[in-house]
Amino acid sequence: MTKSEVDNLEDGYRWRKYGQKAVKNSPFPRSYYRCTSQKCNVKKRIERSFQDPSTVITTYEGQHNHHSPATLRGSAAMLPPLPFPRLPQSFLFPTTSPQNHPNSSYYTHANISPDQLEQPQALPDQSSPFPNIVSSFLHEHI
DNA sequence: CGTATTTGACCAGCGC
DNA sequence: GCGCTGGTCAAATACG
Repeated sequence: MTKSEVDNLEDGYRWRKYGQKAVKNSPFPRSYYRCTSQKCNVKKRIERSFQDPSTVITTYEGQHNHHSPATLRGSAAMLPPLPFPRLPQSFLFPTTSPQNHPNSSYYTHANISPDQLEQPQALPDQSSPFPNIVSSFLHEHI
């Protein structure tokens, strides 16, 4: 789950939207994205939270097996999982089944085939240029 | 002109 | 069997 005010969550991959449906859980429609690369059949669905319109629930399904096409740029792909200010997940979904704790991973690894659980983008250790990239990125996209 | 997005149709699973 | 719900397809459209 990610707290973001915009739908355009650039996570470093190219996503092509292939569907959009309205779900009962929230009055907002849910968008279905798929990775543009034929190599990997990674899907993700983006849903906006019910009571918190500033929160989007991004559910990744699968793992990428190709390099990120946007990692060469100062995109969000290389950004480490910055600590969220807060995750109002506890009261957002009182009726949902128990979920894995969000502090363990940046996004929810729902059901991944045990074929290749390798992380293509290893989070870099050196965090020197990150604030600059973040500020410039945010300034550019807001 | 090639690629991405939109949007309704279509389909499968499930509960009644 | 029927209707609801969630997920995908694909034709049309927009956009560079």
